[in-house]
Amino acid sequence: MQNSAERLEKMIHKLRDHDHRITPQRLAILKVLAASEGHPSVEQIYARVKTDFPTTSLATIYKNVSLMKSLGEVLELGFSDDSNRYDGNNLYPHPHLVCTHCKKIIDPDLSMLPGLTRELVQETGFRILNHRMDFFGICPECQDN
Amino acid sequence: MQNSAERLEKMIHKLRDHDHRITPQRLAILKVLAASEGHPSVEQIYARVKTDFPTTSLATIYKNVSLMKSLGEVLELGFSDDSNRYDGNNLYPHPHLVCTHCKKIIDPDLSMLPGLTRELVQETGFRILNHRMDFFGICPECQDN
DNA sequence: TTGGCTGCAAATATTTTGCACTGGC
DNA sequence: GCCAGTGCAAAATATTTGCAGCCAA
Repeated sequence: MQNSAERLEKMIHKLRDHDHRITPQRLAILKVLAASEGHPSVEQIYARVKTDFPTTSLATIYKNVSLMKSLGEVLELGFSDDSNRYDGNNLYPHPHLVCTHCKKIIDPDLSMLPGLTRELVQETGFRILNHRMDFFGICPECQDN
Repeated sequence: MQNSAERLEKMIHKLRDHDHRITPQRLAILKVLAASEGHPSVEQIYARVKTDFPTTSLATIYKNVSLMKSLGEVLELGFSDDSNRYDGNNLYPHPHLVCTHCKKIIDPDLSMLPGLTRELVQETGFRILNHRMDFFGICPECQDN
């Protein structure tokens, strides 16, 4: 997790390095991705960008998220039940904790995770390159309803 | 992982207990789910059922998989890159260890997993209902190539 | 100036739903 | 015989693509 202005800078540089243009709509999308508050879906990015650029189309969001994904500047969280969610702030695999009621997604700290991976390596001999770890449940707020 | 005939029996009982009928198409779908070889997708179940019942429709597969899901007799794996995959043989969430080279999938034992879940509950106050945990890497055999 | 980008619409893919008919019980 | 289940088609959802006009570089 880093500061969102830094992430934005890095994204812009990456685009320039690959000869992509910085349009106002693209910049607005980048800003949402750089912050990635609540791990936005395409639809949520769309809604936020629309407040500044009302004529923006969903296709533009898809195209830009896709582009950033292909440049390795966005992590696709791989949730299929809903529409997909994205993280442009934390590019490395990390556990997610999803409230199935209010759809909020938290990034928990799990001190035991490195130990778990170590156990897995010792048991199987695999070289682990990547993982996906998501827990689903009800958050404290939604438990009161 | 249990024997597929036992699973089939249990599924049929569950259906009867809930006043659902055992139609030939439904039985054919149950058999595929009870075996769950290769973690079939809806499309794959459809293909297999069609060899015995060529008039079967995709909607019927969806309806039945949905029904068994709601009865807690199939696990939706949530591999979102493709279409969804199902496991009617091992009903409880379990980690997958996928070799990205030879595509083999192992179900590892992780003694630290319950502790990890406990840590998560203590840290966040969530009521955990489910999880999804998949590791991707290279298996020992493929590391020699 | 110009080719990449946007925005609209149409296409595609996946899953769900409506409804008349069929067949398990 | 009753009504849940099936199969067809149409609808809903999510994402991609084609293309004319626009604008960042």
